[in-house]
Amino acid sequence: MKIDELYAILRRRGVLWPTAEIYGGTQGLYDYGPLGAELKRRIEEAWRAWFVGLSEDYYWIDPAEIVPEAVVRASGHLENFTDPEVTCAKCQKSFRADTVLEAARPDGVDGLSPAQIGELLVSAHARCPNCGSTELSVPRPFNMMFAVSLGVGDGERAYLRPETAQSSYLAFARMWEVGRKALPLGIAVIGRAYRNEIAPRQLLFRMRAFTQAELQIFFDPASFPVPLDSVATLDLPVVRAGPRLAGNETAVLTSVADLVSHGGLPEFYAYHLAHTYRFYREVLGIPADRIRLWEKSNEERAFYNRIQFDVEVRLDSLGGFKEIGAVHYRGDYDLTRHGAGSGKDLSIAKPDGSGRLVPHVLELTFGPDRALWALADVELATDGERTLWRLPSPLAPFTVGVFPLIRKLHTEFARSLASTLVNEGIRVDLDTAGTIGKRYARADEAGTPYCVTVDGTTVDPASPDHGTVTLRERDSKAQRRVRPEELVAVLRVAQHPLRPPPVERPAPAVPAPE
RNA sequence: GCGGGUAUAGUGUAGUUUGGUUAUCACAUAGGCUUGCCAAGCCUAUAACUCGGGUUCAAAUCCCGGUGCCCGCACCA
Repeated sequence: MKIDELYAILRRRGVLWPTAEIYGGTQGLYDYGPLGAELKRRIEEAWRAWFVGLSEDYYWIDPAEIVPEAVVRASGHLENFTDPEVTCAKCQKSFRADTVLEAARPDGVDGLSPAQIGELLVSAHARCPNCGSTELSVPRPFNMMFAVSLGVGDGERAYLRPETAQSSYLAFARMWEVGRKALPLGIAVIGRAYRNEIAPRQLLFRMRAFTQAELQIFFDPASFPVPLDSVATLDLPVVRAGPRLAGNETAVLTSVADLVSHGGLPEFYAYHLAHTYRFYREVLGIPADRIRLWEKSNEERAFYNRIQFDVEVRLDSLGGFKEIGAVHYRGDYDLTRHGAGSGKDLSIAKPDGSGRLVPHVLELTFGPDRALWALADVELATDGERTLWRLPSPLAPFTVGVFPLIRKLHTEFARSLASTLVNEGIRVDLDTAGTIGKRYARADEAGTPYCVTVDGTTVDPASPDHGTVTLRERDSKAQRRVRPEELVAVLRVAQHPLRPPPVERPAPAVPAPE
C-alpha cells in the first residue's frame, strides 16, 4: 500500500495523527489515538516479555527522560554535535566546520558564526580532509539535542535524552548492587528519546520524539555463556558487510552455528541476534521474506560499535527495506566514558580475583513506533471487498468485538457479556452502531481477531443454547457457536503474550494416544 | 536545509485554464425505518475551499508570503 493511502486509513481510524493538528501539525511529532496507543503499548509489552524474559539476569527499569549536561558531555553527544558541520559534495562525508577551516587557516577561528565560517571556508579554499575536494557545503549548526533548563532563570542546563541507552548506563552502578553483583546484567528501558532532526520525514521513521525499547547487557567478554544450542540450527537471513561492499546485497540464509563457527561472530552475539530475529518473526509476525539482518561495515558503524547488524523489514509504503532495530556490540566504551565523566569507578572485580574489568555492553535496540508502522504496512491490506489488519492476536488493541445482532433486542445482553469479559481481563470493543456487516468490517480494519454476536438464541431463556454466542474469526470469517466458558478460554489464549523459553530443551517424550 | 510539485467535508474528488447562483458527487459518520450474521436499501442530519496579505464591484479561482505534505539531494550521531 502507498504511504498516503495507509496513513489515511490510520488517521481515519484514530491510530495516529500529527501533533497539534488543528494548528497545521508539527514536523516530526505524532500523537497516538486509542487504537495506536493500545497497539504501541502491546508492542512494548510484547518486547518486554520477550527480551527481559530471555534471562533472569535481565531487568526492566523506568528512568527519567531528562539528563544533566555532564551525562551527554561524557557520552560524546554534546561535544560532537554542537558545532557547525559541513558536508563534502564529492565524497559526501561530514566534518566539523571549524576543524576544516583550521586546516586551511591556522589563525583564530574561534567565536565565528556559521555564516562567517562559511565565507572563510570559500576564501581560504578549504579542502575536504577526506578527498581534497573544495566542494564543501555551507556550514550549518548541528546539535540534535533539546536543551532544557532546570530551576528558575537560566538554571542548570540539562537535555532530553537523545537515546534511552544512556539511562541504562547511568543505572549500572546501582543495578550492580540490586542485581547482587553478577554478570551478565541486563538493563531494559522502554521510553521516549528526543532528537531535533533537521528534516523529519517518513512519518514514524524520523520523529523528533520517539520511543525506544532497548536492552543493554553488561558482561565479561571472557565469560558470557549462552544456551547457543537452543538456536544453533535456526537459519538467519544475513547480509554480511564483506560481500555487500563487493556488490552482493542478497540475504544469505545462514545457521546460527555457522555464523559462530565460520562467520566470526561471538556466541553471545549470535545468540541474541537469533532471538532478535525470532521476535520479529514469531511475535510481530513479519514474513521471513521481508526481514534481513544487515551488517554495518567499519565505516558505517559508530566508531565504538565493534559488531552491528540492523534488523531491516521491507515496507511497500516506504519503498524498500527500513531499519526497525539493531544489535550493537559496543565494547567498554559507555562505562569507560561515564566512569571518567562521573569520577566513579565503574569497573568491577573479576570473579576469579584476577583484577578489575570494565564490563562490555551488548545493546539490543528496537523502535516501537517504527514497528507499529511496519505492522500496518505488512499486515494491513485492502482486497477490494474489505480492509483487513492481520495483527497477531496478542498485539491487537481489542481481542474481541461484541455486537448485538438486532440492536433493540440484544444490546442489553451484549452489554452485560462485554462487561463480564472485561472483568476476565479481555480487551473488548462493544459496538452497537450501524448494521452487523459494518461492525464486522470495522473490527477487521482495527485488527480485532474475534467478534461475537448476541442473537435471538442467546437471549432466549427457553432455548437449550441460551447464553451461547456466535464466534467469528477475523481472517477466515468462519463462525461457530460457543458457550461462555469456552469463549473466555479462546480469548485468553489469543491475547497471551509470547515469550521465549529461557533455555529450550527437547520436549519430553509423550506417549502417543491409544 | 536546498530544488521541484502539491493543498476543496472524516476519506476520495468536481469546479481553478476563461474570477460571477446556495461549491459537485461518492463513500464514511450520526439518527430513523427494516425480526436482520458480513460495509444492502430508503429517509434525515453533520461536514470543506491550508493560513495571512494583496488585486477586484466580486476570489476556491489571479498575485505575494507563510505552513503542511509528497518527490529528489543532503542529514539520520
